[in-house]
Amino acid sequence: MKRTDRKSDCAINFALETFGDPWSLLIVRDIVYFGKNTYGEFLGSAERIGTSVLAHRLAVLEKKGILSKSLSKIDQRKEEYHLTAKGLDLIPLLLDLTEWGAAHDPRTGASRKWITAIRTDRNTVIKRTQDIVRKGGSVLGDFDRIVNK
Amino acid sequence: MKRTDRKSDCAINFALETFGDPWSLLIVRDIVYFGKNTYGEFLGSAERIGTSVLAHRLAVLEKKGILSKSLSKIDQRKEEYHLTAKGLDLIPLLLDLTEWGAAHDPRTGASRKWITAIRTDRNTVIKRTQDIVRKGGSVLGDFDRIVNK
DNA sequence: CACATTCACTTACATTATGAAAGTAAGTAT
DNA sequence: ATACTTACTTTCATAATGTAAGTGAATGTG
Repeated sequence: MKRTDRKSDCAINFALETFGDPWSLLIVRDIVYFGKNTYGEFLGSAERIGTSVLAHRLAVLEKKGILSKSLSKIDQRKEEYHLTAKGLDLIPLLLDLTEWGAAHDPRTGASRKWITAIRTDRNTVIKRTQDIVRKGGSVLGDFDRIVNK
Repeated sequence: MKRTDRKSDCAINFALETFGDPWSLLIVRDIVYFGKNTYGEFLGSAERIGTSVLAHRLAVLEKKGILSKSLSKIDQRKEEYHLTAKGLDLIPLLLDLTEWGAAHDPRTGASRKWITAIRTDRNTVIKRTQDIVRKGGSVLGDFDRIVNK
């Protein structure tokens, strides 16, 4: 059986069948946290996703309505990937992953300030992050606009 | 490279390397939502995990400190799997997966009442669910104690 | 304009993970 | 004593990932 075949109507199973592979959420993270938007930028990330896997994941995420793809106006070789509304709805989940990882990884790279912010002002951080990312920004690129405003 | 080799110090990557496969969170869901605790019960779930995959995932989740394993006092053939503190910390994430799945799956099986509860009283639902599961209960088995109290 | 480079992929192939089925050993029910 | 249940292991086919080497179109450079 393929991993994408629908196995039940459980909401959690639906979510995992959409992005529950080892790479999809790292691509979403690249967009949300690092402001990456192109194939080459995703390829360059620390986790070193393989080129064939990346192409496949991008195609699937676009087909499932998490990402939208459009040609760059500046450089016609480049495709730009952005989060759809469905994709922006993954931001709360990303924050939970961040919180869990930071709490349980003794050598986490997450900043104290960010962890505190998502713990104490979760709803505000979610809304601001979604607004920023919708406009093409990112957590690291617009940190002050999300945390210190 | 094995999928379990550490690829970066990103908190999200750490989390995904711990439980970011297609099955781990379904096992956690079985415990949290359905109160399942044994190999046979996990095997019986709707998504039909394969027996060899289940054995492997349980071993890895135990090794990574998400699950603890102990012999049943009543029936010595049975091993019982329970969430550790680290595993109970996954409950917020499970709720987000539920919310996302219910919001974007047109034929979701999630109940309206539950979705409303986790949307409006997230922190309370998290705490109560953790308390209940810590004591061996589950969302479906103790619904009223979590939602209507 | 010619040419090298960049970019988003595709293709090919080895390795790892999953899917499905059939065992096995120990504990329990009769 | 015997049959059954339970938690696995083993085996083998298929699917997904890891790695490297292309390919064709757009862009930068002289």
